[in-house]
Amino acid sequence: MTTTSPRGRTELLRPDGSPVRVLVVDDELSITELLSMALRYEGWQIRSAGDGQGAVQTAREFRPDAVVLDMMLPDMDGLTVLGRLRRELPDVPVLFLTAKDAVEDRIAGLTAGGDDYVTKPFSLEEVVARLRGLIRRSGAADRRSDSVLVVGDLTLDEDSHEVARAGESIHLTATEFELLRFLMRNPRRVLSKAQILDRVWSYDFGGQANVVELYISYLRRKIDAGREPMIHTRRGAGYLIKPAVS
Amino acid sequence: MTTTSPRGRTELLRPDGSPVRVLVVDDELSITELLSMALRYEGWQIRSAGDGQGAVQTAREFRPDAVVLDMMLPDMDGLTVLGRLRRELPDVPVLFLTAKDAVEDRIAGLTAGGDDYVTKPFSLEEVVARLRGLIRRSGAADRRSDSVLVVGDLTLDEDSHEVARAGESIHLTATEFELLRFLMRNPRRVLSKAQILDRVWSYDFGGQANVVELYISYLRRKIDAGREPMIHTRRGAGYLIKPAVS
DNA sequence: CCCCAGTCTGTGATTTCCCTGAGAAACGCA
DNA sequence: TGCGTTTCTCAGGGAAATCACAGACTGGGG
Repeated sequence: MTTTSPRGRTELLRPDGSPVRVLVVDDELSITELLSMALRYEGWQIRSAGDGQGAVQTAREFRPDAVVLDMMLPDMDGLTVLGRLRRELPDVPVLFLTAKDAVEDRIAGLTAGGDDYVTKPFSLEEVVARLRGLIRRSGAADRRSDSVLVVGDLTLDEDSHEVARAGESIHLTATEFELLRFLMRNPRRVLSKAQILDRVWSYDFGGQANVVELYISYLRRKIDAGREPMIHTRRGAGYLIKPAVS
Repeated sequence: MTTTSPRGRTELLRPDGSPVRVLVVDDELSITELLSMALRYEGWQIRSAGDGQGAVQTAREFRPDAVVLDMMLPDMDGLTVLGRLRRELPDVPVLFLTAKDAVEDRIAGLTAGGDDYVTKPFSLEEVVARLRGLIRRSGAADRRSDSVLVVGDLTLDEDSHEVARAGESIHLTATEFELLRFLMRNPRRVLSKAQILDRVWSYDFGGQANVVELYISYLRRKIDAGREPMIHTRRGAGYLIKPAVS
């Protein structure tokens, strides 16, 4: 089931109408804090654990609809934690967090069962999007919630990563895609450059704030080129997207 | 829930009808005093603290609905304070105060959890507006309170920053927008130039008082142009806004 | 009716913010 | 390893916003 929150955003709910539950497992406090804050903002109920032991325990009584699991925990090997979690919750989807240079093929084997993974450092948009996908496909939330965002004649498919304006397909790079997704998930709302940086760029990004301007400029060339513009600047405030006719 | 106060203003209330509670944390006494006065004027209940230690203690027993937190405190790093506050009050929204040039070396995720920030020197209208937004979205206040101000056929949306008169969209600059918001939040009431300067311009503004006249003039061109005027001068007293027909 | 404090607004200087081209560095894939 | 793609920095140009200044205007008291 989907419903419209007070923020005007569409959020996932379980079939019985209660909020989705997510368990976050990471040994770095800053990561669990960051993820908890962001996922709570999605309207979900969050618990966190700092090691494998705690993860299994919390999973038993919290019974989450999804788990975010760092593969590098101090007390147990990631695979062991996964096994014990599966004993408690056989069907729960898991989003793995792994270091960039970690053994990719080991993870690839794990995700065959419908799970997914993101590499550190990640962007919050990426984590949220993948979690939404996992929860949607697991059936914990209503399936009618679909994966296509629509603003005016612009469409973005979160599953296939296809973007089109007025039926015409548009190729975007990964960063452009995430930026556009964030804009389209908040239509008609002014988003500041700080908000965009916090959601779309990875949490350790230390660069110039004008990357946002740069990528807005790239998006305009591809989305608005020669058409009625949909991406608007609010000088001193930020950017927003809205249907061209309005 | 919203209700109409004796002053004729619409104010936020908690679902049980009690006033919203806000904790203000800053080590400069002049700032906490300034903010406390302005926020009390909104009908909110205010406590203040001068360091991280005091902030955590006060939060524990006061249980505020929102926190205004200076990132530069004498005894603790801003993030440490935040962490301890979160342990006491996991879902409380935080409005960060930061120096203008400190935004560059910002901490990732400041706004990602739905929190927000303003840079010093700020204007009181800006702080109040952002706090209202945070409280509204956090669900601490009744959800029916929405983000659109209406006076006659003039509307102002605080989320999308859109202004329209008689359905016709009007573009305003940031300062014009804040001035109009202040007027519209106090309809039919005379506001002196001093009051306007104190609320809409930042607290360290040292310029000529006639900027107010100038910006009233800008607003009239955009809002009243060729229409029945809504912005009126009370010679020797100040300005007020009211519906055109009356 | 005149005067003057108070108000309005045109002009332009300054500052701030935004856009975008060019190129360097990192990445990913064959 | 090599090549095309993507990401990002840097810097210049330009547009918009802000504000000071000064002269024009106005309304109300004398």
